[in-house]
Amino acid sequence: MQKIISYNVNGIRAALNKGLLDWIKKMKPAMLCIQETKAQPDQVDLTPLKKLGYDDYWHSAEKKGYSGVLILTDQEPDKVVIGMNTSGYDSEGRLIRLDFGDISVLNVYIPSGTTGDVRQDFKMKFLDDFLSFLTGLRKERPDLLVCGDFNIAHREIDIHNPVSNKNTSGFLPEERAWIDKFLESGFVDSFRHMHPETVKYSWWSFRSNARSKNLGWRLDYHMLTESLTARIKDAGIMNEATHSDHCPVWVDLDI
DNA sequence: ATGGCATTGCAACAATGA
Repeated sequence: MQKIISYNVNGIRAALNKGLLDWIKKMKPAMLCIQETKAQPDQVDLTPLKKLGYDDYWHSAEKKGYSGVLILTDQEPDKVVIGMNTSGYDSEGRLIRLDFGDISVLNVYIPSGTTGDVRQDFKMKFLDDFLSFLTGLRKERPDLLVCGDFNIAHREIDIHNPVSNKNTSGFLPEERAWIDKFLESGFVDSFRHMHPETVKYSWWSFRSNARSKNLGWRLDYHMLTESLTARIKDAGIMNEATHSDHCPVWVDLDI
């Protein structure tokens, strides 16, 4: 049984100052897929985790303090692939792939579109190109776990206020339709598969005490190719962890 | 429609985020 956690930490240095290290030691994930490190590797001291047997694999953005993903793993991968190898995306530090046997784990931070039309267009293009990228990858690596911050709430059950947010980036019809298309291409949303009716969120606005009122969105996912569905033991959302405006999401896999 | 709050870079507020 392998517990794999995905966590958008909103700045790993700030999260470490809020006790992220002790939390990792307590949770002991086999793998921790982090998004929004907002840091370069040389700005963070992970010695305590390395002493516990974790290796770290980074994809930082060129721009300091921006975006960035990181995987901590207690097992040595057979192969490491950084980025999508397509123009325009890899400078933003959004994707790491690690191969373990037949399974490839991809940690992705899908762009936000909340700052305006330019970035919303970029997000939609990223979504299309990412799905094409995955379709191509599956020809050689059919068994995938794609986890991370998708920056989209899929259905009405995944957001506290579906009506007032129907024109808000992150819950736009075309974004929700992309998740439909993504799933129809052969992926399973682990949390929703295990808990079809459960209302749980993974992100809350910092503003207006949204978290204490549980006014949230479910933006973070473990998507598995259907070939791995039977290996899902359970999946969940750890809304008690408060190092970030997101909370961790996890899946236990029989691998 | 607007603003609200937090992290980071860089040393003042600007950029970014959902």
